[in-house]
Amino acid sequence: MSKRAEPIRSVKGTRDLLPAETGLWQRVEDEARRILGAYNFREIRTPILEQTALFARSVGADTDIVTKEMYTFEDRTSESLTLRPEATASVVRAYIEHNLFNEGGIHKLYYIGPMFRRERPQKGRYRQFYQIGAEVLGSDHPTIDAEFLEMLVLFLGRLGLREYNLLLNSVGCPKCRAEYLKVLRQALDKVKDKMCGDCQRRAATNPLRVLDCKVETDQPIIESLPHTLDHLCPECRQHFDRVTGELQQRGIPYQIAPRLVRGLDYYTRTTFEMTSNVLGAQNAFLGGGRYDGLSEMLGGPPTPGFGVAIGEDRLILAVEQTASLKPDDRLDIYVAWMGEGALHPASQLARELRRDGLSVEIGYEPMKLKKSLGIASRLGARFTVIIGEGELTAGRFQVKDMSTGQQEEIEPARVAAVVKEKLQKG
RNA sequence: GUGAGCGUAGCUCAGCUUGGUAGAGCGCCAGACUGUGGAUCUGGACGUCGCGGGUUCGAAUCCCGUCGCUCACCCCA
Repeated sequence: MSKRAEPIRSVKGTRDLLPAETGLWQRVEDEARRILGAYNFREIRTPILEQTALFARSVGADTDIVTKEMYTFEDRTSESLTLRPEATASVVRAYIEHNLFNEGGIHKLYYIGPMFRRERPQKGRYRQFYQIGAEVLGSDHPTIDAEFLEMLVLFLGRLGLREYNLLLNSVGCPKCRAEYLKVLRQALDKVKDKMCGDCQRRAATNPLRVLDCKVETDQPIIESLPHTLDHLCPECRQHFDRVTGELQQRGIPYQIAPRLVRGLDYYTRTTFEMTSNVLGAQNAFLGGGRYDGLSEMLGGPPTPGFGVAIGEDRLILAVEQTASLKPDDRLDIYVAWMGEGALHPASQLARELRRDGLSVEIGYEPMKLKKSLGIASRLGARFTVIIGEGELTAGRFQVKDMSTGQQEEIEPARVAAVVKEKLQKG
């Protein structure tokens, strides 16, 4: 006897989504496509593999994502490639590469797919995770920001999600941000000695991050720090006021979150995040904002943009816990047959039912009826068609409603129609 | 990268403190019920106790190492 080989397992931070879960994923994605379609977004599919420089230039060379979280490697010609850690950069790259801006107007694009970041896994965080993202390119009108957020609210409603918060902020444009950073640094110089070690470090390296600190004892100090909102230039201020004004008109509740600074370099003006308290420490299940300078950073023409990335893994976590969204993955019909002579008629019936669009399972070897019904029951079949000697000679099959136990004799040609009618009613 | 908790049957877990040769529930298979499932009862199969080493007459249990998972920090979806 040879020794059992060591089983190979999935890579750390990646996971298999088994049929028990994929039904819900499909439901969520179907709802997403539906609502995005309603707002005239069109799907774009970009490669998972991109040149490393794309992310260094867009996400930011000094961000955590780029410095320590990317899956980067050299291919055989020593070109540096990276598994995308996010997709906004890819979408804008494609927009520029295919000269979509020449078509004029605005472009509304969405994508669904996996992203990769090499972080330590924890609840709601995986090395391969999925995002549903949408981008509007070609306008900086505040109505776009508001309408986009309205769409997200509608989407979450369709999923049955009610418990979440919309957090909103503006980080300004490069002009007012430079001004703000100056003020922030001055304020930090006075108080940083009293803050946690991390904040003292951030005060020097990335002062905006201090606002994001979650250490309890730092909170009063953070409250007292100047806000980006109080240091916006007149244009940015007006833009933000228009966004909040339109949100109110649309009846969308939001909270101003002066501390909400997003971790990617390309954000300008509006930033937002939605959080849920059922998610554990990683409570943000979607986030995004405006990125008016990104196109130029990537060598394209000046093109304002606005987008969201929805963390599908986290969204589904929230849906599972707070919503009653159920995938419809039950089996319509199980075909139970007895005696070798019944195999052919049973297979033929199954084929016809399937051609009619019903989901059908059939046993592949003779079984006692009792066993067949047990299998049908376990599969969640709504109906079982019973075909034995008696049925064959009578030319009528037994159709059993598995929820009531009632059954009736129906001629083979009418089974599909009868079952469909019952499914409609039930 | 740092820290903590946890790895025992297909699943959820008990047993570990006080070492004595492995258990429960659920699930699965069969029968009661030879063409009628979900309920009940009876019986059955299933374990390198994560892996390696040490201590010991004896280790799931104590010690060391290692791998894995989970949660948290950092940061983000």
